[in-house]
Amino acid sequence: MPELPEVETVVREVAPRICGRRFVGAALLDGCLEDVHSAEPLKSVLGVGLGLLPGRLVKRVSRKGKFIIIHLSGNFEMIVHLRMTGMLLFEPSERLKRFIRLEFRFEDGLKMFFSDIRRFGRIWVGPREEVRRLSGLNRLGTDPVAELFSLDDFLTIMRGRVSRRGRLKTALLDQSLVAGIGNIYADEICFRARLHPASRLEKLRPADLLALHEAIGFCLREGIAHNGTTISDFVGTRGDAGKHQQYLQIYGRTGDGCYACGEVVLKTRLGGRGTHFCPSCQALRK
DNA sequence: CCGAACCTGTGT
DNA sequence: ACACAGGTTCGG
Repeated sequence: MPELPEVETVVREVAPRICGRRFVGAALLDGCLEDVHSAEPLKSVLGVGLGLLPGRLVKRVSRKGKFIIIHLSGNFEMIVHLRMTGMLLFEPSERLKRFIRLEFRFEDGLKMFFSDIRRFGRIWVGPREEVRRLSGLNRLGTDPVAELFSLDDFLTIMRGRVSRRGRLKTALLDQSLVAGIGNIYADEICFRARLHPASRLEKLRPADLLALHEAIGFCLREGIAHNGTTISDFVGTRGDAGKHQQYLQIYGRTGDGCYACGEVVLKTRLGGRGTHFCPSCQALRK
């Protein structure tokens, strides 16, 4: 599920339910996962510091890129990255109960569950600076929605990157440049900017960069406005699907007609990811 | 830079 | 049986 708009949707749903509440415990329900602060030598590492949670008050919930930040009392934080299939749920469906990996309990009896089919998700709990370093949160670039993101900022970021060359889509997916864009929105952004995702960065024109800056803001904000994109049966915290899949312009439209020109939408492989584009509308700068 | 790895489920 | 999936990290 989760790119920036989906994670933003989760934050907006989780925040009102847990802000002002105090954690009393966290239980690991999955024998394949390991809390590295515990002594058990298990299979995968979930993160650190679940034992530091009891007694902490939730002050605020925020987001940077695809990271969820739960701000706790005592300058602690719980950082959550959902990766591919992670979800924070309060009333898990029967189907998803099977994939609950963690249970969080609050002092008023409220329970929050971390469900994660593929077990790629990660959670860190601890002092703010430590968890930001361990999780990689402090290596993120600018969040194009949560922070001011002017055209000048974008040009500066891209100039720094252009010198290294590479493909446009690879740069859009680079979380240390602009944080939060994933595979779906990268394709949508390239289509809106009318640029081929395999374009060479160093060949982009000033007008291309302007179009990309506009497309990043537009595509991500539109995704947020529709409560994210739901493909297959992933759901938000409240258990309901996003609506943005109805508005996708290029992702998943392989073999169908381009909405702009009618040409057949193609799919290729770029940087290991499925990549959708219109060969007629999207200029390849090479 | 690409592929593999980390996992599990789904669809062909 | 095999390919593929919204992410990230690692090694060659």
